[in-house]
Amino acid sequence: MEKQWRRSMPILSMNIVMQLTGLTARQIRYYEENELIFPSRTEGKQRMFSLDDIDTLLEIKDLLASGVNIAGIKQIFEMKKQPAATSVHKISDVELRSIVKEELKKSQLNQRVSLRQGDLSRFFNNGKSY
Amino acid sequence: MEKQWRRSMPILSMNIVMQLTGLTARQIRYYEENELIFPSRTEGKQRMFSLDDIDTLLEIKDLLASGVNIAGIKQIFEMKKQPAATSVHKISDVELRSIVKEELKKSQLNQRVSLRQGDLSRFFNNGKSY
DNA sequence: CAGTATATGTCATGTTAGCTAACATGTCAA
DNA sequence: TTGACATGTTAGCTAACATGACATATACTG
Repeated sequence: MEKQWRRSMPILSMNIVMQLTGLTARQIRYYEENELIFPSRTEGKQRMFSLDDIDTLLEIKDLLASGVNIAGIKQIFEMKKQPAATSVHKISDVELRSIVKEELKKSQLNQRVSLRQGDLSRFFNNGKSY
Repeated sequence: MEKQWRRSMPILSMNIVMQLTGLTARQIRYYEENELIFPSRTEGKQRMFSLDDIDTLLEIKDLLASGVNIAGIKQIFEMKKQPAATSVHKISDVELRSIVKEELKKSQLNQRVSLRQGDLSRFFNNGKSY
């Protein structure tokens, strides 16, 4: 695909980007400050944007309008790059079963019941046995 | 996989979930209110949580701690279900090229140049012709 | 060079998100 | 029935987010 270099090529000045996106310079700088976009610079430090930058800015605009904050947008962008990332430390079955069991024991000692007995017995005894 | 029904089974009371997640009841209710979790209810309207709910709650806790707000979390959760969603209205090459061309024309008329001439000529003329 | 556009930094601000506290009422297992 | 636990609701706090608004300095372009 020879279009790609075109889309990532820095050709647009601040002025045009503002018109194209409807964002203020302040906003655009703010997003760069927060590492959502990475425009390149001229030798005089002026920002030059690519078509990809425009897309990103429009996406940022959308997400902000729908209530997502900068931190959220950053997360979302990262998620798009590594769809398999975001490894959440899920409680393993084993781990949690022992916690629950422990809690159940305590509850019984304290004459309190915080767990639904019916569900619990099904939880522990139904299906395969361990 | 016969484990799945176990993970989605509502067996945990508010009390335990609070201890397991370190969240207050108020927080948990707040997240339900914002449709991040959907615990089932007893006949007496009391919430009963599943292991999946615990996972979700822990993920919410993580994301909130990292600065993502509720709206962002909701987006992220939706994104996990439909990884191909989030159709962003990208500016098409054609579309944008004409905008840029138009802008360039105006700029020249106004004796102003908002685009970098060198880059522009490369942008329009390099590579394949249209 | 003159004039406009941009950079950077700081101060200020409105809004609101996320939460706590507090209540009165209702639920639950023994 | 009892006493711990949950519930929905209301009211209010606080901190921070995203921008606006300036001021000053530097960069462009004709």
